[in-house]
Amino acid sequence: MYGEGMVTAKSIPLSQRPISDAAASDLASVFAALADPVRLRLFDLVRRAGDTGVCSCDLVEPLERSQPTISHHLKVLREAGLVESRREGTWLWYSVVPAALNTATHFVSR
Amino acid sequence: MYGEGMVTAKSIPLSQRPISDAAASDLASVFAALADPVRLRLFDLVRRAGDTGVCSCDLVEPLERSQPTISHHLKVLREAGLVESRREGTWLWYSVVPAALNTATHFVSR
DNA sequence: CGTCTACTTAGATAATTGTCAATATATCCA
DNA sequence: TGGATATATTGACAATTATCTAAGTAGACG
Repeated sequence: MYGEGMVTAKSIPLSQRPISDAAASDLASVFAALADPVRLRLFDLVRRAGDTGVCSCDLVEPLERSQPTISHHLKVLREAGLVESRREGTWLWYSVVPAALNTATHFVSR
Repeated sequence: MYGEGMVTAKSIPLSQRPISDAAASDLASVFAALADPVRLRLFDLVRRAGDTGVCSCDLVEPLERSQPTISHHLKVLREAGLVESRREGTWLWYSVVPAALNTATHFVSR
């Protein structure tokens, strides 16, 4: 049973404090944005396009999803702070937000 | 409309091939394992415990979830290849699988 | 103003997921 | 063998999500 005063293995010294709940939620939302195969490939394509960015009209065909589905995934990536868009006439050009993956990189690299 | 033969911005040169569907699914499953705040903190605690590892009995209280919930999340982390466990009597000690985050690290670090 | 094109929003649906209480399994020890 | 403790599984439920079609908005241009 897991009650008060139970004996446990007490295996963690915790000289350093563990990650906070808030920090964990922030980081988890970044990972969640990358946790879908379509969205991961989407982000990969946008990143490959560099500073110029890529028109979202060129992202529909390679990912074999409907245009609204791509639009939805781009919105998720945008709201996660991973990509940004600028308008060029009727087109939207997407590019990676620099340093968007900084905390994620820091976490996975110890 | 998005039909055949449409004119697009053709913004990606694709001298390098984009990530494959299979690779994206593999990577996405790793990110999915880290996409939950509780699981992220869980992984963080396990990793802090180093080679010795941590008894799962010590993971229930700090995460404020029921024992079955922690058990479930540990299973997800295990099946994602991020952690492993060894039995010590009635206890299970969890530790991080070395190099489990290698591909994820490579992806987020460009 | 209309019309074309690029994109977004709405609504629906099937599938997945995080959580818990209850129950089951496993290991140790007297 | 039987009781105590640690962990896993089951079953249920609410919430989220990935996807589509259909319809809406917005900019360019004649």
